[in-house]
Amino acid sequence: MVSRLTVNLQLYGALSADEQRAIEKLVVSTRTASAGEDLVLEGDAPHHCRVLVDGQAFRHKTLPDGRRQIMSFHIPGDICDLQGLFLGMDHNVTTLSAGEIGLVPHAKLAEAMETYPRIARALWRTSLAEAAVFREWMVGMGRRSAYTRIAHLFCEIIVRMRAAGLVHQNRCSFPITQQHLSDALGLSAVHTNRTLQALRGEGLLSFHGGELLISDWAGLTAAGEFDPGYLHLPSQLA
Amino acid sequence: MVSRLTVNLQLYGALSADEQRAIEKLVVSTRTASAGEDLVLEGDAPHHCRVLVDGQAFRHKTLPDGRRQIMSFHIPGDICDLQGLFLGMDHNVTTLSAGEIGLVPHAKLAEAMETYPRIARALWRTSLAEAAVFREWMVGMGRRSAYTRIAHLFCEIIVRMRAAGLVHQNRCSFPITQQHLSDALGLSAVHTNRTLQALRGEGLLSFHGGELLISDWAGLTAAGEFDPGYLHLPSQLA
DNA sequence: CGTGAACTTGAGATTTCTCAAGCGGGGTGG
DNA sequence: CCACCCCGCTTGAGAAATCTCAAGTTCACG
Repeated sequence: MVSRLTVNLQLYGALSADEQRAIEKLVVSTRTASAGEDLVLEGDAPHHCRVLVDGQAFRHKTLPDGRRQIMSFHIPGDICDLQGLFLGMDHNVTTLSAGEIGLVPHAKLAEAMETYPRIARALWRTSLAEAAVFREWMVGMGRRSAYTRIAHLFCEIIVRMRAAGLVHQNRCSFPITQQHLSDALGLSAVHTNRTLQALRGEGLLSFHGGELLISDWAGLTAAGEFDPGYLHLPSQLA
Repeated sequence: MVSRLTVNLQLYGALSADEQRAIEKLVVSTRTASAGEDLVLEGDAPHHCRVLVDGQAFRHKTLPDGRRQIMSFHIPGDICDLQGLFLGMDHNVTTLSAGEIGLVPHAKLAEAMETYPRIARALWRTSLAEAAVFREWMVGMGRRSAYTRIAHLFCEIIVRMRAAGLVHQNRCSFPITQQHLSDALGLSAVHTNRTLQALRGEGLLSFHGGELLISDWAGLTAAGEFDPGYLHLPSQLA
């Protein structure tokens, strides 16, 4: 049985059986986390990485006046603080749902990377792919309307969730509130709400109680000006 | 004599004399580039990395309707397409000024990383630090006012330029137009212009003909809510 | 001296925000 | 089992930030 972490890393290049086994041995322990639990805080300098074995999480910063910006959402199989391997944490990581967190000691990770350079490469690749997503979000926040931005984010979520095998019949569980959505997109909750109604009104999607359902994929990608290239997924998944 | 590239990589951890020598040998050739020249285009899958030996550049994407988002500015010593080592390019890189571009074949880079793991680590670190800057820009575009955002960007530029030894008397050359500034910050050129006037009016800075002069650093960092932690520079430089 | 790019200004339009209040459903204590 | 409560969602309405269009200015350069 292959863990989600291995599957995730293989999105960025095939790994040998040995390498896969090495990855499976990285997680030395797991623990459950409740929804809304802070996994890592700004300023931390952790000694291990956290893998989302199950559940979702997000990364965010808070401004002095309490306004929040969410930088990314994480899904099962993601390492949510790989940055901590080389740099201190400059943002927080919080769970969206209850889930299971795997711990990978930095020492073990370093050892695996040394023994299997392709593991290092796969990890580096994930961090580059992540940076590509950051850039795409910048495009959205800088240059796209609220309507397009929301549609784009839902497209991204569905594609990533599908690549992780978590979409069934154009439906997936994504337990975020409209407030999370707003904080990720740089919008007010009120405006997000109204724009979401427009998207629903167009018959493109529905989004209730943390369940996302895409009813018109072609329409949604058009509304979101969505081109999945920036996700750098294998072509059959994009 | 140590190149800017080496100096830049050493910002993220000291390197031995051997390692420094290896880095110096990476650049197999250099060429001059004119201002506004495209170095890399979206869709490219380059076989070498480009080092800015001299001159500045920026990374950007253009939307179907022609609107542009700038994702980052690069200064001498930066590798501007390190992503190309592992993933295709999903954005363009264009020079801001005439300058000199060093070419580093991916094969040589891979060899150096294999021989000197700390070189690989330093490079990875630069890409993580770069991602941290992306995140900070997201905070700005999502949650900060035009005024704060512009001030913040100028703070960032000065700190990075200072770390590269390119600031003298609170003054540095940064050959961008107000249009570049707008495209980096997600603002219209008109609004950028008026907001810049406010910043000038406060006596915080002046910015003319590609010359940036900070006249009130304390005031500017306050206006920009600037905290340099996210740049992950050695403490004496931040 | 002409030209073009960058910068500046004015004014009205639009998007998005803020404040404020009401609604609804699921969970909990009585 | 029911009432209450809280959180998330929704609505209304006025305010603020920012955008667009359009024209004018400045200055470096040929």
